[in-house]
Amino acid sequence: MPELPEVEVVRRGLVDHVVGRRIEHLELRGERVARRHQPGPADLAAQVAGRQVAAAHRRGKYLWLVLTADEEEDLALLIHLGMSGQLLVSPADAAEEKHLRASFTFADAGRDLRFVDQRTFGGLALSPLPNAGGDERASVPTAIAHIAADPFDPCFDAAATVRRFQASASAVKRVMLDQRVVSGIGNIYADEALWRARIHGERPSASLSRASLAGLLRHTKDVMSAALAQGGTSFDALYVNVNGTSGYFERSLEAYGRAGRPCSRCGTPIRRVSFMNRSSYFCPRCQRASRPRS
DNA sequence: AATCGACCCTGCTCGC
DNA sequence: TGCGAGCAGGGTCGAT
Repeated sequence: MPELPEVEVVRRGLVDHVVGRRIEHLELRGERVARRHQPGPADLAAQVAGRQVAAAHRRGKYLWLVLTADEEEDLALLIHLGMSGQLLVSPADAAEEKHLRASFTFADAGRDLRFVDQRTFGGLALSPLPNAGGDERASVPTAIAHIAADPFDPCFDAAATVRRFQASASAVKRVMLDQRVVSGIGNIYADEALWRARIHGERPSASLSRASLAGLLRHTKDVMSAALAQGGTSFDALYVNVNGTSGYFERSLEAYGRAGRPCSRCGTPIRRVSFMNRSSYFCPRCQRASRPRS
């Protein structure tokens, strides 16, 4: 479920509730939650135990905890929430969630951190952190080196990203969702940004002007900023993330999930079409697939 | 090299 | 009431 704004809310929750604590034990349920960690779940749990959580970072939809230990290299514990992952901060005696996949206890005997994930597309993995001691903000775990900067990253290069869009033979929405080009955008915010920019998602990316693409990227950042501002309001101290949804932002959506309801700009009913095995929502009047013929 | 569909899961809703 | 189809905001992999 979560896209960049929701993952950022989770990251902030980790900063508040987990950073600075020492992990005592990690219990993993099943193989699948650690499937991206090649040595397997037992190795992951063993390496994590006893380490201090020094920081919580994010790139796009990926989160990682920087784990430190005396005389050892820093290590990144990567967390991806997939479609349905949640991180919960729970009292140790709280009832076990139905889809609990991982549970951390801490040396301070405070509240536990739990990873709950119904659809199991999420998971945990360990990854080295390159150039430790260098610029920490630029240090991204090697396992996600292929993930591009997101629009909030100081490293994000809008002009270079526009060039990538212009060089692609694919539909512009497909490029927006390609995490190697720009990260953090998912189906909801892609549709919302396209609506704001009045661009049809199936238009060839390369057919759009540099100015249109730059505008689209600005809209993408703007809509995610607005969602983040509202997602923060739904924060509950008991949870690192409340429910994986966009908090109160759902009521602000202009296109996504609004099939048949009037476009707030022109009144034309929003259309839903199938695209990339998903759904796309758009205004057929404001967002033309091709220039109307005269 | 770039592109695109298949696939990985569980649970809910809808129509028959 | 039961049952299958379709759908859900993720990423990766293999075939072209």
